[in-house]
Formats: sequence, structure tokens, C-alpha cells
Amino acid sequence: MARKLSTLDPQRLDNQICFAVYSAAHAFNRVYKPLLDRLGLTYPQYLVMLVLWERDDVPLKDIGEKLFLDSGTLTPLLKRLEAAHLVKRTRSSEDERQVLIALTPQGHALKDKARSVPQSILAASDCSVPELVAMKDEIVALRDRLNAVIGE
Amino acid sequence: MARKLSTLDPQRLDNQICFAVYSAAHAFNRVYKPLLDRLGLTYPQYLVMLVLWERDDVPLKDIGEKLFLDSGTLTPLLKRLEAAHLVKRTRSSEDERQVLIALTPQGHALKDKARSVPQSILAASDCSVPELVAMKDEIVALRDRLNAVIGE
DNA sequence: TCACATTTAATTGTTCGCAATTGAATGTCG
DNA sequence: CGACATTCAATTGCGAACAATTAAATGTGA
Repeated sequence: MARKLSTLDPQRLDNQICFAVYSAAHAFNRVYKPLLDRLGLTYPQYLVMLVLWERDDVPLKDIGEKLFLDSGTLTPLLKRLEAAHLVKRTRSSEDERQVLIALTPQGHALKDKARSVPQSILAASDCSVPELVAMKDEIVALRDRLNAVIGE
Repeated sequence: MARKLSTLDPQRLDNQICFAVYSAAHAFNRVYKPLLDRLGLTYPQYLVMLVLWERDDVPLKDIGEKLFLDSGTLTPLLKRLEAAHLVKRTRSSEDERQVLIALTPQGHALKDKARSVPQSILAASDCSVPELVAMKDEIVALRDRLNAVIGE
């Protein structure tokens, strides 16, 4: 009886999906760490590079919208990527407010070296691709509902 | 054809479950923010309080194991909770290496004020409880598989 | 055109999160 | 008992993450 109550108690840590998500994010980060160390990237830096590998010469703002990050996070991060010679930051000539982020040749080249990363993550997940895709879609849907509430 | 390839490309941002988890964690944090502000807590501080509301007078190490955090994160966090008069930190007399964390009366009292938080999160999730429980269990299982790889 | 609002990036300050190190307390084994 | 390893918390340094503010560029409407 006491057990049954505790498995329903919404104030219990283990009953909270947010803690599941929070702790899973950290677990992913720990798995990524050794893989990304070899590329000289942190996980958020890797996300920015993924965006740029899809489309180059992007305004900082667009990167922020894709990754749900603001300039307070991205400005120093991009300065570090620039210091590592992976990107170049230039003011747009049409709109001087915008900063355009472009890959350097080294930044482009890193895409190849990073090609094996998703494979390693998949292996660590120890889960079938269709299962992972289904989970991903559910989590994205949840995230989008949460973000919709924030805007309200 | 190009579209089909891109939806299978493992190096695409939108195909990565880790980014789904990462961005969902941030979305949760943004929903929690205004709720926890009223309690004077950050989200990680709230997690520590959840642990203590379940069992009081816990070694720092045990809190770390439950939350997957180390002393580098917890020591300053707990000092801030102590400065807010929510917990007390004392060295164990049996084992002087351990620091025991105990709730103050204010720390206990905060549990009641926090009772409505899970309800608000549930509403923001806009999802049935059984669905959320199923997702939570899947995510926890994934997290545990990832953590198992780290240990190896 | 000119006052005003909006957009955008940068900056500042606080809190996480973790790797690496330090130092003290405890355990272990010869 | 005594050398040695282990455990545990604290510390240091770095990189996010975000709120709040600042400043410059652009847009808008009288």
C-alpha cells in the first residue's frame, strides 16, 4: 500500500519525466565527451558544427533558433570556434546588425572526421534505429509542446 | 530522393535523439523557471530538495549517486542551499570524510509550497499521465544503457 | 525627415557541470 | 603496527546556459 502510493507520488524524483530527460542528457554528454575530445569540440560546439555542415554562412540568429540558444550562449562559443580556426565571423553587409558564421576549410574538413560519431552513439544506445527514431519523435513533440507554453 | 537521403542522414541535427533530449531538457528548464523562482530554487537545487524530501540526513555522496552529480557540482550548490537556510551540512561523526545533508525546518516547510509544481509541469506537457510514464520509462532505460557503457 | 520602436549581438553576472587536483580520513595488507 | 591504497569532499579552472542590460543598426509612422 505504501509502495503503491509512492509509485504514484508526483513529488517523487523517480516519477518525474523531467529528471529522466535531464539525467539522460547528461548521460549522452558523457558518452559524447571522449568522441568529441578527439575533434577538439564540446557537445554544444558539435551542435553548432552540425548546423553549419548542413548550411554554411548562416546568421548567428538562425543557429540560435535551430538550437534554442541565445547570443549570450552563442557569442562566446563562436568566438572559441573562431579561435580554433573552424569558423569565421563577419558582419553582414546588407544588415550590419547580423553576424554571419561561415566554415573555414578546417571547419569543412572536420565533417569527415566526425562521420563516425553517430555510429558510436548508436552503439552505446544499444537500441534499434526504429526504436530510437520513435523515441526521438515523441521527445521532440513533447519539447515543442513545452516550448509552445513558454511563448504563450 | 534527396529528401529521403536527408531524413536518413545520421549526421543531420534533426535525426539525432541526443539533440532531442538536449533541447527537451532545456525546454523543461524554461518551464520550471518561473515556478521555481517563487520557491527561490534553481532546477538542480529543486532536484536536491526532492531527494531530501524523500529521505533526510543523507550523505552528499548518496545525493550525487541519485542525481548523477559529483562533489564539484554539489558542494557549491549545497552551500547556496545552506546560505538560504534550507539545509544544514555536518560532518559525520562515524566517518569524518562524509558530509551529511539535513533539512532545516524551512527546508521541510518548502515541500508543501512545492506541491503544485508537478501539476503545473503536467499541464505544460499537454500529455496523458500514462503516455508520460511510458516515455519516462523508455528514457530512463536508455539513460541506464548509456551510463552502463561509460562504466565499462 | 525625425522621433520612436524593433531587431540583433555583445556584455555582465550568477549558477551549473565536469575534469583534475588536493588533502584528510579510513581501509587493507604485509 | 606501518606503508600503501582507497574514499570522500573541497577546490580550481573552463565551458555552457540564461537573465538583464547595453549599444548599434534598421524599420515605422506621423
